Amino acid sequence: MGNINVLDDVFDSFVNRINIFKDREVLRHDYIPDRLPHREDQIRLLGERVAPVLKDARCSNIFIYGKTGTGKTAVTKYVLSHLEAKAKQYGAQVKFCYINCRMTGSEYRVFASLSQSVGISIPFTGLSVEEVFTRFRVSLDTSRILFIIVLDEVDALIKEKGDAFMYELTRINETLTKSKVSIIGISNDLRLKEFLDPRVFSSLSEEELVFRPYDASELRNILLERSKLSFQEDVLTDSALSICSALAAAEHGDARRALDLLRVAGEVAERQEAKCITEDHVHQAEKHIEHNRVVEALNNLTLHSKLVLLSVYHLNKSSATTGEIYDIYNELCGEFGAGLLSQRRLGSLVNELDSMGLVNAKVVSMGRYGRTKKIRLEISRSLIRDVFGADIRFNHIMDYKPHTPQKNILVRR
DNA sequence: TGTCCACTGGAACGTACGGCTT
DNA sequence: AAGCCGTACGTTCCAGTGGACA
Repeated sequence: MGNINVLDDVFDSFVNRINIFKDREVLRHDYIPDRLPHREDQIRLLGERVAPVLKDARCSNIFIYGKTGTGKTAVTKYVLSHLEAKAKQYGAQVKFCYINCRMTGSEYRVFASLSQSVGISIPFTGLSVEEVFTRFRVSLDTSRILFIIVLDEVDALIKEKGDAFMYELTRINETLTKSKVSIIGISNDLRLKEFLDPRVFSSLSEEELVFRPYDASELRNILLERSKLSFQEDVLTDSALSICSALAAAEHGDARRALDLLRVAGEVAERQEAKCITEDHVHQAEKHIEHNRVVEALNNLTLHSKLVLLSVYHLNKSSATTGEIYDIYNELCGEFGAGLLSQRRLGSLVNELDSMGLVNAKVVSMGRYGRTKKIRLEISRSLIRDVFGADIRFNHIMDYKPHTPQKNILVRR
């Protein structure tokens, strides 16, 4: 009974609430607006570079550099979808395929998605990479098109798996007779050159495009433009807008971050039934985003990563060494009834936790006393208690008192 | 100045799994 | 059914190392 009443209130107040949003989709970062402010040059340049395909000529391979949230992906998708539309108008057989290499994860899967976009389905495992590549090539050639391959975040894949697949791709035109391929590589890392075979690099960078980070006033314009589409009129205060732009500008001009902040600030305001979005809502949004990020990261950890993190938690020192952590981890595994991993493996898990920002791990040398990682928690202990405490499986090791005698290596005379 | 600690982190390899081709 | 494939996750092995100490 009581529950129903409460729920009734929730729904009623949601429906009767003053609307902050007109269309919140506009603030999602995969939304591509009709206008991309401050990227007119890049749009024009990229447009000029790909235009030859309208006259049935292969366009140059292009390499695009820029940090996250500088509009690389948006501009590329924007230009290419307009190109496709234009090609239809002129009767040119143009098609593009967008692949995010970091999401896709491996060269096998990159070739698999390429195959998919030329109309053949590839099982998610079972075939050799060569086989997938061959099928893609054959199917592509028979479809008689100008094919533009966009490899977003290609640096992630190259750093992890090397550039052999890129080499194959850059040479694919030599074996095609009826279709032609151009490649647009997008990289967040400006030093990608160092990871690439010079031959691959030179054929990939027939043309280069660099996206500079947005500054605060540019971000402000971007947000202003989007906010007109996403929010009801007079909802967004000037100060909220400014603080969003300033915060994102401080983080290397990341427009994605700015849009996230604005969206979440809107949601916070909405929940508080405020009439407008204030500076304070933005600050709350900032905390909210970070909190969610961490909670999600914690929940998605594997069992052993959780146990490693709990070991750091239980050791409760300003900085622990790998060996100390491993001892506690050993105990926790026993307590939990889990088989334990090697110390080598634990080292890798710690590095993963470090790159997620959950712990801080720094390699230090203690001279005579060896060389190890100093590890400390980067998130609050109470948050760990909250998240892991909610999991029944962890209940009994949350208040576990480690009994490993502390190896007090600092005792000396 | 050299020694030597407590690791680090690269590399090769193992295993389980789901799934392909023939 | 046999034999191969990619992926995820792990192990084993081991050369390499920054710097306090003797």
